[in-house]
Amino acid sequence: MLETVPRSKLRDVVADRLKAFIVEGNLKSGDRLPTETELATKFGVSRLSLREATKSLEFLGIVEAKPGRGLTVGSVNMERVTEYLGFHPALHDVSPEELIDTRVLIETGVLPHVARRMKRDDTLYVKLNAINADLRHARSLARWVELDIDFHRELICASGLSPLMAFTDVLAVFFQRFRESVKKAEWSQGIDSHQFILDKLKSGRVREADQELRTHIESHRERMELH
Amino acid sequence: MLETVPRSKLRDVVADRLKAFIVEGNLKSGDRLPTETELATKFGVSRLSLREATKSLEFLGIVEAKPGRGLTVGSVNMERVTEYLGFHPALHDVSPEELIDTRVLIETGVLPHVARRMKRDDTLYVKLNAINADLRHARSLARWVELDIDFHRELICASGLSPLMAFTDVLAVFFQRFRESVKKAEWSQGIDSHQFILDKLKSGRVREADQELRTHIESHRERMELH
DNA sequence: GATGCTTAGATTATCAGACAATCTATTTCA
DNA sequence: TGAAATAGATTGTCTGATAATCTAAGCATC
Repeated sequence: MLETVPRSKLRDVVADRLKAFIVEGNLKSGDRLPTETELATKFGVSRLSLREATKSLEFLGIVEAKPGRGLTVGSVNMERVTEYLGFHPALHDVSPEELIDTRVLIETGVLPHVARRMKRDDTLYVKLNAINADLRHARSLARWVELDIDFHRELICASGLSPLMAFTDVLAVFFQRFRESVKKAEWSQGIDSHQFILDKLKSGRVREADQELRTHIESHRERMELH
Repeated sequence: MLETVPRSKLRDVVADRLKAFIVEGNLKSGDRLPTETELATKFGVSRLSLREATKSLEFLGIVEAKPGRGLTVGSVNMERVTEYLGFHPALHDVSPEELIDTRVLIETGVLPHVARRMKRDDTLYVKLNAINADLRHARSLARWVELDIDFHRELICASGLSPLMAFTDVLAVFFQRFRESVKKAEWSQGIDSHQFILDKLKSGRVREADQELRTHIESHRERMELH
């Protein structure tokens, strides 16, 4: 009984093929694509069906279309994605445990790289330190969460591993869910934790930084239990 | 000069209004929406324009459409989002070193979780083992690469950390970039490496599996030097 | 020769109407 | 009563056409 049989909708197939076309052609942002009519005949579908595929991709920012100019390759519009993902209550599909484990994995994994780059580039420490300083003066909860996300994002950026940057945006969406579990009482504790991690990294004590960061993130786990 | 002036495209407006319709009506997953014709007249656009909006939202899983049944509110399709995350600007022009470092970080970071889940779920080992078995009988280089990607993808999936699924696209980029460095000569070596990692994971020896996987991935680094 | 304007072509944006495919609900028959 | 056939509703896809918009070539002017 294949009730949930994936009735291969035409536009999904076309979207896949178009995506493959971009990847295989190694096309970069701004590169021109064939016209709608050409792509339609190439894929063997009507222009309308092709449009439904391109419009879906355009909604994500993956392709851009302008009259008179044609289709060009774009890049994922994260604002658009988070806007439509954030409003939806169904975001709770991913368990808090998964989110925490993922954060621990990525952020602790990044530490050795950060420490290594800190030795040659002082600005990394300065930048992270500045965010933590701002954190001390945050008045509202919203501002605090914003800066907290910034800190962890910059920590990942400091590793120099740009592929991980793609994750930070998606993770940021998930982090919003922990907003509720952040109490004013824990502000100072979190700031001290950040500072401890920074200073240990600067002096090359990766293991101690790792231990602290792990505790810092997993502290959310207990708070989630209460709900 | 506003070249990037946001010419309010019709479907974006419609998508916004549809989103507002869902929010204001406090509609939940599975709730029915008006038909395409009704929504089209309600918003004062043609059915086709409305479709372009709904299809965009459907691409993200926010609405679902079935012939004969109509439109319903869906749940966000996270896989779809992460699947197309490969087009994130951060993934453009990454150096081979970064790709290797990122792979090592993610894949070794995943190992403890995989080992833990393997204890309770035998199918994980079976599935990975089956892929590796297929790998032995791969005739063409293309087929070999495909299965190799499958293996590493399933390794990540076996961790149960769904946010990391986005990484599969990074894998695709990696193998695309390193296609040249994969020679038939290394086939058997890679298969043995996979098998070693699997067996160590099954017996809970995470550290040994970690060491082997690290070497396995970083072997590409030396080969790149030659070019 | 260089510069600015005009025009023609190309391409997407939007529309209208039609038929096919598929699901739901009713009706019909045993 | 229960199952099968039927009718209606709804989305999926197609064809064709017109409007809006951009690009580039051509032209005139200086």
